[in-house]
Amino acid sequence: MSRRGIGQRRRPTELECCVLGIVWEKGPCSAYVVRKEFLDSASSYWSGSAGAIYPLLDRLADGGYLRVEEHPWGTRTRKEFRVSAKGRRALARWVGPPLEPWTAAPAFDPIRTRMYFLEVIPREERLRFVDEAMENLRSQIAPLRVEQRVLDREPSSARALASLGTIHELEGRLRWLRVVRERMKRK
Amino acid sequence: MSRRGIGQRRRPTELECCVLGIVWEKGPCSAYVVRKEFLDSASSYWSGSAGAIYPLLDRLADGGYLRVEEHPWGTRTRKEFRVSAKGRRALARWVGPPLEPWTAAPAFDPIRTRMYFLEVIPREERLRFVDEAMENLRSQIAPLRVEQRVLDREPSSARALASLGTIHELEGRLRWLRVVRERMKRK
DNA sequence: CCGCTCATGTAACTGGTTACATGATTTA
DNA sequence: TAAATCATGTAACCAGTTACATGAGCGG
Repeated sequence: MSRRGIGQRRRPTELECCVLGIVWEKGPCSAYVVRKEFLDSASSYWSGSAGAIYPLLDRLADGGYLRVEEHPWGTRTRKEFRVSAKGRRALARWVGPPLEPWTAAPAFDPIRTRMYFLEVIPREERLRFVDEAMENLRSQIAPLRVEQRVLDREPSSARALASLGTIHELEGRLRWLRVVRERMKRK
Repeated sequence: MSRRGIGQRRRPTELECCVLGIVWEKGPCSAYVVRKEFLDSASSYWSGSAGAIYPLLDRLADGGYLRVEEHPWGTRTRKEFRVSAKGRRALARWVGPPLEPWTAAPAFDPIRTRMYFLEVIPREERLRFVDEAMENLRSQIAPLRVEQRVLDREPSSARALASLGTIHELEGRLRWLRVVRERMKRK
């Protein structure tokens, strides 16, 4: 049995709202479809593990944010979820505005985190660190650019606009590392 | 009593390495000093809660990554931590290279996450969403720029180079939103 | 001496991961 | 029909947060 919904207990988490959004976007869909969305995504922030998604969808359903339709499937049942009116309202409230200020705070960047302590490694290796980071970023960006060209052709603009953000983020980091490289060589 | 160290059990987490780095940088210091570093930081990824930091330092000490010096202080004791040789090696290994590829993956950006589902809110509000996001980003950047000017004057370059990354990240997001704004108006 | 801030912790909780188990469906 | 993959779940664990408790030091 699943736990009680998220109802009065607390406000929904980022992941819960994000899942709500995916169900809203993908139309009626199963937990597996939601999971795949995370597994396919370039970001590694949420793993999209079954242990997170399956209970989460039940929780959203218990809270009245999703309606469930159960289809028999062999000895099991498949659940199809769709966003309820309440869910849609919650989703719209989450997307805002007003946008909470913390959403504009610097994110977690593991390359930057390491950069703070770059002086623990010998001077010769520091340039290599930067070059490797830039190389990794470039190999991340390349496939995203390809995908972006496809998205830009489609009518669904929000999706395209959002995913453009990942490219700009990585380009920002690349731009930063070019400055770093320059400054390191100058010294 | 504190739990066993992180020794053979598993590789240290990002937070553990980051704390290790802070202790290495700040010289011998107490848990409180480490905490303040997180509390003062612009990023909101780690809260620097006492419940995270105090046990974590004990864990690092138990694992042999830190050496502890206990100073009597009234009825209590103050602990001063410093990085051991083992800790320094672990830190250098973490900073790399080689840099694991996932470190170059897109990070978690709450503005971008919301952007994916922007179409749930009415058309008129969408531009407001973007403007508000840009405004929030600008108020984040301003104080960072001031701080950066101070850091750039100091000799400690790694710190300055790293914190420059936060500015570039936020500028990247701003650049992205300008494109978004343009595209939204064109339609 | 009172109240405020500095400082050190702990206990309970929780959201999400890892690892596993198993049924259904497709493919070789 | 065997192997691989698609799909649905659960149980145990765990890193980090929230909320609380309390001692030390200092300014009025």
